[in-house]
Amino acid sequence: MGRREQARQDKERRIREAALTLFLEKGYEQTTTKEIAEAADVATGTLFLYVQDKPELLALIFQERISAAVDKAFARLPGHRPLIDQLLHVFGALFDVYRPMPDLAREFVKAQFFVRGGKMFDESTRFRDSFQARMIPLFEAEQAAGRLGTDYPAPFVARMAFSLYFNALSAWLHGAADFKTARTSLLRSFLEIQMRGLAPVRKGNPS
Amino acid sequence: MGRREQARQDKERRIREAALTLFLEKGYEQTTTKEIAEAADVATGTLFLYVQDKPELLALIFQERISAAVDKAFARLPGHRPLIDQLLHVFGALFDVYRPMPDLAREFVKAQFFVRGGKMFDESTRFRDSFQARMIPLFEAEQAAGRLGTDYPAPFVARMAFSLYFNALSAWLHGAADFKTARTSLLRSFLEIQMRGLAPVRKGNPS
DNA sequence: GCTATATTATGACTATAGTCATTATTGAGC
DNA sequence: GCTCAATAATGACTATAGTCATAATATAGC
Repeated sequence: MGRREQARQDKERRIREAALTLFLEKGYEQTTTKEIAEAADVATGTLFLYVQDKPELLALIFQERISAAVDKAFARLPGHRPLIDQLLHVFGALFDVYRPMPDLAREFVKAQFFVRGGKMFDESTRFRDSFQARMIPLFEAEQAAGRLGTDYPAPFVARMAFSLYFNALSAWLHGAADFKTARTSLLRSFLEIQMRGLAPVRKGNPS
Repeated sequence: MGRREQARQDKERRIREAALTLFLEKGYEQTTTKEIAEAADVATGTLFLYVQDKPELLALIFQERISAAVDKAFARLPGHRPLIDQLLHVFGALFDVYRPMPDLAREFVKAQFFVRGGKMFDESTRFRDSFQARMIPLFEAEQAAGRLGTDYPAPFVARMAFSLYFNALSAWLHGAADFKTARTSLLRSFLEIQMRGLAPVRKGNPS
């Protein structure tokens, strides 16, 4: 690795750390990009060589944590437990990433959810695709085992589950539910209803 | 009504119309608040006496359409049809408000979904409360008729249904589904699964 | 109708995200 | 180790959302 690449990585780290520190200290809106640049010891313009805009600083902070959390969650998946517990295990890992910084998390989720185009969109899409690719087999296995109906394809079921997770998360981020309620009872209820609604039709039960 | 109030209403209308025209013509981001102020024939500062910030111009545009659509939808509710058709009727009316202006709708939904405090938050909250208040009786009636289980309270069921609507709407606004697919099949599938998951436990069927 | 007070309108101004022409640094080829 | 092309850094600058002290206007009391 040449000096170029080394310097680049070092600058990115400094920017990421400066952004996180200042965001936590003063809040996202109250922190200016100039302050971050100064704290990271780079010029204003340099900051925008590393991120396209301010929201992308949030991506810089969250993306690696989320990736790591998801990898770990799937590595430690309780495969012997019922599907719903596996789902709660994975989605719960995402909740735990956001838990220590709810205000930043809200800004991040907002930015992520509505991005259109740009680097952030690509990363977001890539993450979602890879996440779905790991979720789908869980549902397929459940279908194969006859514990889940086959009226709806596994990818559809996975997307709906993610939607329910997103709604539970949003309830917390909005203050409509506290963390524990959203992460456990709300999310669990949503998924229980979904799983029950997708249960296979009983043998000998018409239609 | 004195000259004050008359002038106020007239200015608000001019601002609303100017904002809509320009947003549709050039897009939300590409339209500056100064352009809107000029088109509405008021000073820059005046604009911000009528709205707190740029996103609130979207609220000005959508809120009355949404209110009217919801009132009409409930007035013409097909009460004799199955619950799911009633739900599709109401949520479909919301879809139809957004249909003619998907780009603006996306901006509006983004702004609404994540507001914290301010006039827009209050209006948004008030709308949601009144909307929920009209939805809840539909579910209560269904429970009373024994067609819906009582494990989960009606307000919870209503909130989950709204979440599912929101996800179907988002799928369209993101381009993950076209309008018709989102409004009919996606939304219907979501609600069907939910209703099936909430079906009452059959008599003589343990637990 | 006149004055005093409250309300509303104004636009120059401020704050800040993001740009871009200029300058500095790196590394490859010799 | 020198030259030069490619890449990266810089910070003055631009664009625009939103503010606020000042000016204009409406209403109430007399």
